[in-house]
Amino acid sequence: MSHGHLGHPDEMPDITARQRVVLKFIVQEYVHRGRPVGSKELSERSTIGVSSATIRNEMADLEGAGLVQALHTSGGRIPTDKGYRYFVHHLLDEAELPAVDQIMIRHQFRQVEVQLERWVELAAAVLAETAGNVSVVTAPRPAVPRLRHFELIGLQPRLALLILVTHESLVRQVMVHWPEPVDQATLSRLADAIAGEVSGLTAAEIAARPRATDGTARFVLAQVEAALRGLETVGDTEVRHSGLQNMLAQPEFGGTDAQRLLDLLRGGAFLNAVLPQLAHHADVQVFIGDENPSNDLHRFGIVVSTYGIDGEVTGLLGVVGPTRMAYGRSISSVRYMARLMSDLMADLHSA
Amino acid sequence: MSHGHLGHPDEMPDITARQRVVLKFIVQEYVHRGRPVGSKELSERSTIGVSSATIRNEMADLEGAGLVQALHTSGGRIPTDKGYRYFVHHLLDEAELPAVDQIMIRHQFRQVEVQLERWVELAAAVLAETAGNVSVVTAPRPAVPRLRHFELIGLQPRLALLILVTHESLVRQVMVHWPEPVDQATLSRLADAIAGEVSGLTAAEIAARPRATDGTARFVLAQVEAALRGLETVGDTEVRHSGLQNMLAQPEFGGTDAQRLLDLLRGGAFLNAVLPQLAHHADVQVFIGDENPSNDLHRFGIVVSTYGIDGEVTGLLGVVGPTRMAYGRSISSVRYMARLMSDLMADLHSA
DNA sequence: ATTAGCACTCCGGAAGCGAGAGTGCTAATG
DNA sequence: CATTAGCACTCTCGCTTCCGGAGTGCTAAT
Repeated sequence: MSHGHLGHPDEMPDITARQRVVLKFIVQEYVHRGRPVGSKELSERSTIGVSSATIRNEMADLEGAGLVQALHTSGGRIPTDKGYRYFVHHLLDEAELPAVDQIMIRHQFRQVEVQLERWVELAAAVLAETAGNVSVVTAPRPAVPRLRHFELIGLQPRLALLILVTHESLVRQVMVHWPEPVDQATLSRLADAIAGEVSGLTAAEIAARPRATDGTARFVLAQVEAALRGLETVGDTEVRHSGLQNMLAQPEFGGTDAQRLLDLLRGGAFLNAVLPQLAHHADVQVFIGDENPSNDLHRFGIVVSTYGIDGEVTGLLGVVGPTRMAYGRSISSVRYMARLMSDLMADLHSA
Repeated sequence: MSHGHLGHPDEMPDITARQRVVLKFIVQEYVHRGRPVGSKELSERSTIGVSSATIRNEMADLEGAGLVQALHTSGGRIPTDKGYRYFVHHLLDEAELPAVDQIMIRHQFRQVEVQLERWVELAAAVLAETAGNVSVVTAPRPAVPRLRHFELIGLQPRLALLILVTHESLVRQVMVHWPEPVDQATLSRLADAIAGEVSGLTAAEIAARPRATDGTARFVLAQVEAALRGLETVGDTEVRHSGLQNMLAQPEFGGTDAQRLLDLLRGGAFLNAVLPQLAHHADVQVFIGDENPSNDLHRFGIVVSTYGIDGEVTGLLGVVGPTRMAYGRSISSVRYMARLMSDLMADLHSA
């Protein structure tokens, strides 16, 4: 039952089997109903079969171990961050995402199968839906993009569209302003002439090539290189999110918390906070409350995974919610979506 | 001072010059501070120079005309929807967007000038910022897209990327599954062979052409036509929004209203509600409270405009906020952004 | 080890209260 | 006749007070 991959490796306090049952019930019940769990409720609604007084003793122990806390003298117990952590590590019944959901999701992806640009958007929407939280997805990004193909399309005498396709099937378009007027025929000829030479190269390799003699060709190459390099820089990785409604619906997230999260997502601060934490892990990772790197995320729970093809293309995908969130369901969803997206990328890439 | 273009053409009640001053003050003050305006406050803080008792009489008249209302016996007055409408029609000092903002915006656009895909995103962000509300922008959509260029790039033996560029410089990429394996050389040859023939045509025109004899060519054409037709359908116009933080920050929009708006924006319901209203107007339009088509929008104010090139490419762009919003600033922002986006499109298109 | 019983604490909603703000009306004023 | 000072009235809002309910820890009995 121990899953070393889901997060912090800290050793957890030893507690008895019955205490584990109590903790598990508290977490599940609190996540579900949103209010603290009392000893009487637990005794009656669970199958534990001991009286509330016994539960109270167990709860006191759990509180001593720092796994639950009482907000007020008579308010029942809620899990601490550590309690959630213990739950995720040792108590979670890891189920696959229900087959119904899997089928539904695959069906939706089949609808937009031919539209690459929509995958990320759909992934975010689906993830938000199945996990019931705010989802966060970045577009797949090649580690070192290699040029597969490029094309020049004249828009105006001195303006053209440069479209490039990488080996990873990512398409990028930039506008190019020419120093002097160039017609479409010349553009096509240029593209054809150069394309073969630089196909399969990275930005760095293009830059390192012996210079082309022709001035225009050199200019084109410089543009291609710049565009390709643009794909390398993390700077423009945009975070797609979805499902904010889910979050606003949570009682504890009325106003300011939702705002704070939005601000984090917008400026890229979210990525910068989360990315460094998960470089080397392949599976789903969970950050709970104050385990989170950034102070601004202390009231949140995060479940993330990377997806893509080892060492070549990677994207990030996860859900964010209040600390009190359904980690089980989120983990299943994230894991499934990561696998699905990876498969999709692989199909594209394997050629 | 009368602006027929800003919305409903209904005749407005006749009120005295001083009542207009009072109404104007009430609207501005209420929009700014968010709480009802009393007679004493108005008498003291404005330059009107009459006593509170006089104001009270004027207010009573305004209430009789349905332009303001008192929430409670002693709560001061707030504008009614009709009051806002009168304000927007007759009382608004229409200023251009401040030069500082204009410069700042142009500067930001210059940063992403070469990246077409980012224009819409940036427009949404900027609009949310300058108007201080939720912004809503759709990507430009050609009325009848004409093919300018297309390209086939093999990803795998039986899988290729079809990239097409319309006359309006919109780029679309779809994946194409071949019935049988095709190599890149064949693809390029096919594309070259067909491109010239169908360049400049609409989907309908392509469909109407005499059939090509070659089976593969026919298949390619069918794909091109389908992709082009995909651009025609309104279905996939996605609404880009931004600035939800601004809205959450408003006291009256804590939870459910923001949720409702998000739901509207997500499903395309927003577009369906707003679009039919503004087909024939060129300038900015304003919908206030219950003037809005959809019931779900009754608590909102909407300022929208279309942008693009007459009859060829159009997009929509606007801001949504609580009924109590700064219409003046929103109108300036929307008008300016619509013009800017139109100019950008024109630059692309004029060739 | 478990549990019934009990005194204790604290939250949360209801009720009560007073200050403050704003109103409409009336009578006085220029 | 328009304006204004004065006044009695009303209503909100924030504050306190006051239980009922729920949950706890402790103790003594089983």
